[in-house]
Amino acid sequence: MYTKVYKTAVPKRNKASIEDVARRARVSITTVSRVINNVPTVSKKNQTKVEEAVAFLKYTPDVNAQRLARGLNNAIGLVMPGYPGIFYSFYAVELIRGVGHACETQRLDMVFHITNGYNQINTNSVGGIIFADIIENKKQVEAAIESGMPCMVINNVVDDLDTNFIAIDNEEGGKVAADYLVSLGHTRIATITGNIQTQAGAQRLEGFKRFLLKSKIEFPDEYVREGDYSRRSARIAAEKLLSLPKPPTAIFSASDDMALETITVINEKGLKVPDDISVIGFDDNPSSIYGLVALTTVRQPLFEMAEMSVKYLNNIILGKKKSLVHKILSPQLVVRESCSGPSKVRFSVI
Amino acid sequence: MYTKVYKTAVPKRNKASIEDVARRARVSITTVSRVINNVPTVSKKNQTKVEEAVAFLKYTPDVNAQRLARGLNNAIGLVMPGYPGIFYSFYAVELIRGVGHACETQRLDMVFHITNGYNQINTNSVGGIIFADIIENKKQVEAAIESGMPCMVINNVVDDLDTNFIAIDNEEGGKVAADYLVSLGHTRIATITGNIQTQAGAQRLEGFKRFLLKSKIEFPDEYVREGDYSRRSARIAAEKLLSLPKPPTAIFSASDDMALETITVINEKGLKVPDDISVIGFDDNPSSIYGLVALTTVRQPLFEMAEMSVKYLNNIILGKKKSLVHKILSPQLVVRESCSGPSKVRFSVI
DNA sequence: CTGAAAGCGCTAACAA
DNA sequence: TTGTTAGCGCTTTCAG
Repeated sequence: MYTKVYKTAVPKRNKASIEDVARRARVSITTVSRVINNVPTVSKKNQTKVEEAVAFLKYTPDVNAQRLARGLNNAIGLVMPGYPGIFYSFYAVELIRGVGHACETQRLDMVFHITNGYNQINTNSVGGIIFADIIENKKQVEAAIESGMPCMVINNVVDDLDTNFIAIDNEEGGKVAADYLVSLGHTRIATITGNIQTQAGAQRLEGFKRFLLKSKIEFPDEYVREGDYSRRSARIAAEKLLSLPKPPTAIFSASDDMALETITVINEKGLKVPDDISVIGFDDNPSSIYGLVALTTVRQPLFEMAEMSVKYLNNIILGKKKSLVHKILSPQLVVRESCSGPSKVRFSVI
Repeated sequence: MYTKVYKTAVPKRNKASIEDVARRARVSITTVSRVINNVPTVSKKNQTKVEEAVAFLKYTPDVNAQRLARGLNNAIGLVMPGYPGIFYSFYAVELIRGVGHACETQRLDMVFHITNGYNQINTNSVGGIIFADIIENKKQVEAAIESGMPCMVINNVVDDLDTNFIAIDNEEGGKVAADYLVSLGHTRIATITGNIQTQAGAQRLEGFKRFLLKSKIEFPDEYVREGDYSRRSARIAAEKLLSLPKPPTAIFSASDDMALETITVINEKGLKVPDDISVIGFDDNPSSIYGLVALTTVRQPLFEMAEMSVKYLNNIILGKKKSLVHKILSPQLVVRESCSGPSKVRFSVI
């Protein structure tokens, strides 16, 4: 359980302590503490004296001592599933950015953790944990919750665990994509899914499929190709789709990265988007504007979701928020250039 | 300086403390401490008693108390420049993975920080800082060093600061790319650079250019297009390059992502890689194997560099390493399919 | 091999 | 408005 023998003899950096400041300012430690914590009941005179001493000594409070004394960790953990498809994605980066930004504005340390789902996560140096999706690591979430650690799950509606979550309405997202493609007149509509292990991947597919069925549109199995959010998987899937005897006239790729790769593959076959095949993505990744055709996509507010998650989590940690947080954010259609009606010509071309 | 008024009344989670364990095991606190720190001088009997109590109470040591008592932070900071080009790159993700992995094996917290170059970074909750490149944030590095914080700069040879660094020999990398292209017989060779603000970007270009000059190969200004590691910048640059009256027969893109986008643009123009134009990248991003043509590239050991940086940094923090660490890692040519000799036909085609 | 006791640097009643 | 004092939970001398 504990593998390392503790060694002594550590070079101690000699920082000024609160006591040094107090001595120099000729006030009590308490007064210094008050000043650095902006407690209002300090006389102007002492305030100044302390501030001068702080500046002179280049004093900064010892975070560990503060945390110990306060019984509170101004740090939150962000744990991210380590499997490549999700980790090398726009999703991951946006989440990191969003959480990082929110942490900064709230003066929280963000301790970042990549998990394989099995390692035990150090639940001790943080006041709460944000799980960036659950994928093969439900055990960890359960363990954290059970230990009393405030938790927040992102991108996942967790019904079976008594915890907080903020997610995107992915079923709605899939529906939006299908709806748009159908409204354009397509009847041969395929999808390259996200990782089906993720709720997002599964639900996007579910909403998509459901709308198609409702619209009485045939949706054969070979029109569903499983991807994992990576460009590589999208390439493989797109190639399969295009080599079908009866290829689709429209493809919904469950992430913009995958949609971009889909378009690339389509172009490589000598076909054009959207003239020959329409492609719609998911994310609203800024980089999807700059290709040959600007990508039509379903926007999901990742950055905002990430920011919200730390705000809510922090309020939970501080006890300001008692009830569970269950938020579901809506995705939104963003129409650009990569979709149009199915071309008549196309049928004779292939 | 301190903006938030400290608030009291925080809900304290009641975790078992070392005292609880001691009481239950009927030994002293010291003995418990010895057990959890694997100090050998504990009798088998007491060892067992303590372990049972630990298990029963689900005790885990309070990290903050440990850090305070030890005067040592088992946490390191990773600060990453926030500008999109670098942040949304393979480089960034590999670094995060590498540092994360090394931290995990060394039982270190990794506190992650995205910087705009101006904000002050919280230097207090970590025992050392890794700067993932220096770009517009030299001030921060200087401040950290001056405060006595152990620092490690990645991907940057810092001559003017008295600190540790591990970098790639980017000039050599540029040279390797140029050398290969020249050896293939190319004479019209262009490059899409990385962000020139980064040392890596500048030096890759420098080494590339220098070899070309040495080889008496003409290298006009319009054959140098500045990118910023993003696909978007590569697209713009590639389009310019291809619309030149005398377009290049080979292109060195300073990252694999950019090389992939370069290839995409080339294909969009109806040209083939490598038949019409050769493309060489930089990174050895695994995803560059799966395109229409497998990418020839210059491999840089990012993950290893990241891992090394935390190992060295940790040794510095622990006082095991006294002298400065100045390491320079070598890049390596990886030949795949995206480069060949210049086609004779091509000249008549364009 | 064990334990008492003195901190580590800070916060927060409580009294003044 | 200020200071005294008792912790926060752990490590580590030092004496047994």
